[in-house]
Amino acid sequence: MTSTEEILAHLDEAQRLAAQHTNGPAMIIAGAGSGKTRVLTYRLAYLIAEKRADPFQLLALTFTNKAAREMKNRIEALIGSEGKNITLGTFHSVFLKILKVEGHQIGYDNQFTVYDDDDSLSLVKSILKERNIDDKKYKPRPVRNYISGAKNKLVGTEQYANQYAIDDFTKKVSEVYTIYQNRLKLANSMDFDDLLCNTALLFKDFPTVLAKYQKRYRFLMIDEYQDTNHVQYVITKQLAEQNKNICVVGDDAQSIYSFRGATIENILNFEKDYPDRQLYKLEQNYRSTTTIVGAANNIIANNKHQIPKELYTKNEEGEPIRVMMGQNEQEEAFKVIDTIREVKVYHNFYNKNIVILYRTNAQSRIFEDGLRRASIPYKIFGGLSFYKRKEIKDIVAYLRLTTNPQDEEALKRIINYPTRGIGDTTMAKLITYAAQYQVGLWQSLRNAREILPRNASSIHQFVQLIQSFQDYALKATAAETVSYIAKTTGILKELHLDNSIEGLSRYENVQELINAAQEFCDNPVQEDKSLSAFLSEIALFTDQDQQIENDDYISLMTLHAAKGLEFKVVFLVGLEENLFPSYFSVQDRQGLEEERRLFYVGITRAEKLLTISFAKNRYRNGFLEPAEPSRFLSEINDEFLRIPPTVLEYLPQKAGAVKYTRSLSGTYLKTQNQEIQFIQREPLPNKKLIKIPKSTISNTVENFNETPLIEGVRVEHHQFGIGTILSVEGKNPDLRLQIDFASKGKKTILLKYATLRILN
DNA sequence: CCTAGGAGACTTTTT
DNA sequence: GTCTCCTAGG
Repeated sequence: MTSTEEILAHLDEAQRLAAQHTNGPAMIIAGAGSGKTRVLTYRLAYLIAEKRADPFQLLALTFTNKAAREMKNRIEALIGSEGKNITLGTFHSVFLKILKVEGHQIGYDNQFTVYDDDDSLSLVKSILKERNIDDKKYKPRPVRNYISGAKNKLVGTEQYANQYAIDDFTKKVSEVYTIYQNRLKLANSMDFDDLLCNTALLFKDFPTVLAKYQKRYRFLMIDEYQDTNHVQYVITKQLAEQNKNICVVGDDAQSIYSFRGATIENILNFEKDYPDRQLYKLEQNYRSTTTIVGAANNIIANNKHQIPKELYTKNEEGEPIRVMMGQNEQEEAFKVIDTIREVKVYHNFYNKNIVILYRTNAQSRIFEDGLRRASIPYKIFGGLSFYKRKEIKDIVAYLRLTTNPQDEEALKRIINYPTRGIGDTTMAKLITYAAQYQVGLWQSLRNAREILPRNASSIHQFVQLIQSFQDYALKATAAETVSYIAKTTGILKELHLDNSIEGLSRYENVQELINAAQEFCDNPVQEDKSLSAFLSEIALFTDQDQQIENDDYISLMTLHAAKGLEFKVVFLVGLEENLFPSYFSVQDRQGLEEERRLFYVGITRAEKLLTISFAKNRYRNGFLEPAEPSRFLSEINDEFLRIPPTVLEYLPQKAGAVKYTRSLSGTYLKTQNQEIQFIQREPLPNKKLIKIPKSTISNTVENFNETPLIEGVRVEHHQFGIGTILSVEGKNPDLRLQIDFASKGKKTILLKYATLRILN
């Protein structure tokens, strides 16, 4: 056990004051890179070391699993195994556990399952279909988002019908919302929003339950408070009511989740709820250079809606922020990758020190292709997560149905997988029956003999199969059950027989799921090793949970995914109007301010080097469109920027920035004292030796700057093979090439959709 | 019941 | 261009 002095020795003055706060409400405004997580963990350690609290009385809520895991590791490193007794997790996971215990109070069987996003969307779709609602006019996604928005504001179905159903759209939403909630209840399931709403309702309607948790959790700590939504606010207020020991930590400048219902008002209004709250500000940045911190301050100063503070640092000045421009997105990517090589040579950075950040996931592909061509290892964060893969969802659906046969989305997913002759027609009859007699789908399966005398045997077999799984699960651990189900259903075998690369990877994924269950069961902390407990554990896993491994690769991720991370070298790409700031956000001040905070988050990820890039033209929805440099560029003071002359022509207002030029063999840099440095460029690998997998080529014309597309040039097309250009017609967006392919003959190809490699 | 092929959407961010 | 959903035909 670490002593109090040792704990506090690692903190600066402002951090120490915050960490030593014990009783009463407190708000810690922690600027980017100011050691927020450190203060949080040290405060928890301090409370324990000073015997102010028993670890069991501490509840720390985070926004992501990753943040929770990190805090858990740090606290255990600090105070040892006692740290395990702190309740530390995401809002969703902590309240899921509480609902598993208390759910019966509000009418849920404790074997309830959790609908993920796909399930909830699929449920909305089936409701629209059943009610004959035109899904062109009332698209499932917006309808679902409206429902989710209502839930996040704790607006129930009745209140929604009375107060919010004011036009055609909201009236339909109201209709679907009511059915949606009924169906969730009937399926003994909760969606993500319910995990929070039902907790709030539980606490509101059952004061004794609330009192129990108020008594248990005497100290409350909430991370990323700026990202909490209304329900989360209500729950924390309920829990803190008795002891008022609520400590929230956040940075209003980094609030980037309002689209999901997060409201910055929670942080701005904290003092209204707790007038005697202590305010601590952490303003010293330990992460970035003076240049980067300065630019970040420039940016955020343009926002009106914020708590006054000024980030400062005692770090070195560092290099100016580099601004780069590409003629189009391909060239932008090319230049970024070129600069990556240069940076690695000149500054001795590893790949793992480098991140490419973009606004939308769609922007990742072009960098992915470029990095692959350049043979630089990379990893994309935020793609299809493990638990969203088809083969995993299939197995998980069996697991869910086994613990909760009422789970209709799980049932629909696998009733005919593997194929057992129960098709759409059969299902339609079963659904009609279920609706007619107000029973669940599972009950109608059990009554199959009276509904479909001819088809009953296959349905009966399915029911028996699931029942056999239930019997098995009663006596076995989660790991054994997962393995048993994967084998008995034949899914494992089917994937094993598939010899394609994808088949192999699917097989491995299922094996990985079995491993995950084994790990879950082997964890000594885990007392409940049942299938149901395992399902609760994995229900809230997301792609954000990918561990950053020790391998040396470049990271690619969205700006949102980058929150809380730091990298020595950051590339912020696609700085164009209508892309960043996003087209959807520039309409109103609030939206724009959130985009600006996103930019602020991006800038403050960088420790040493920051590069910002944009393209003059970009493909949008299949069309090449001219792009305008982002307004955010002009919000950074010139003194922090270094811009090449060619780019300056496009940014005349940035004439005060440092200029730099490039030559073919390297880059000339003007340093602060006006010396010229020459940086030798790393020799480029021979591109022709790099094999590009067919499926991964996108519409890229390699070397397009060096070799013009003219008659006689030899090119390679990913489908048609090698050919020679016969003629070129039309102008850029609609440039047409007539090509004579060796194997397929003459073809006319639209360049913007083509995938060509110039062969020379 | 399954598959190939066409139509249409797609691009803001996710616990 | 790519992905997903839907349809028609096997």
